Amino acid sequence: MSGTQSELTESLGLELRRGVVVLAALSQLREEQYGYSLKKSLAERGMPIDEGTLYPLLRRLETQELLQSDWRVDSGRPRKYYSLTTRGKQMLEELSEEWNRLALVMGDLLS
Amino acid sequence: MSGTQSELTESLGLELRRGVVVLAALSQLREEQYGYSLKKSLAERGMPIDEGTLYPLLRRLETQELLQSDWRVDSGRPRKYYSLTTRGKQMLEELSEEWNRLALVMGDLLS
DNA sequence: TTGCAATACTGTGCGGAACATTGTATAGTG
DNA sequence: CACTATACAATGTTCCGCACAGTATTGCAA
Repeated sequence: MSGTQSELTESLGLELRRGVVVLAALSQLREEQYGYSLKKSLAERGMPIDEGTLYPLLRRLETQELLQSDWRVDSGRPRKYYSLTTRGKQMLEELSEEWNRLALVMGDLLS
Repeated sequence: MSGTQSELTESLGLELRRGVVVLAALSQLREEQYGYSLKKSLAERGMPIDEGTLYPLLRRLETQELLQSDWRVDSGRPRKYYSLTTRGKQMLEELSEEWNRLALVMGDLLS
């Protein structure tokens, strides 16, 4: 069922973005946000993430103690706010560095 | 079982590199190479790939008609040389563009 | 001739993304 | 007022593909 070549392009494109999702999420959580707003802001900046990917991801990162969450009732509606833990901030820095390394390497490889 | 935090760092780092492996491989196959030499040259340039990842990957890309291969006996030892098909070259270009987009987006997110 | 490097392959297990679906609460529209 | 669209969150099921560890062969150096 491999399908057409544009499907292939798309799936490889997805794969390309796959690894970067965690870093993208962490980066935007430098300021507290709830899942839905995170989804929106990432999408606006050119990195759309499916809800079925994002919500489990947030829960996973919380399990790994990179994020902490609390329910809060802002404007009537209850929302689950996430923010970085200390460990999460550390991780964000390390992954950022790793990303920069990677970007350099890829720049080299593609040139 | 999650393990220490440095293990976590490493696994997230792996995940980060995961998606770019295909692109990295394709980029280096602009000139014909066999698997082992590809592994070496990628490692030298800062992108080590496990054999158990690379060889199945090459076979998969061949199945998807992005690569073609032939056995050749160079210096005594038989080697399986891979090179890009037309489709593979196209894919390389498309993924390169996608990568550039991604790099821009991430640069934005991380700033 | 023993042993290490080069070269390639594979099977199993596991993590996690995508897709689709469910559910509730609120805002907005006719 | 009833209706619907949107905000917001969760999950479970499927599928893909990496990592790890192991197998196997050949050539060369010690």
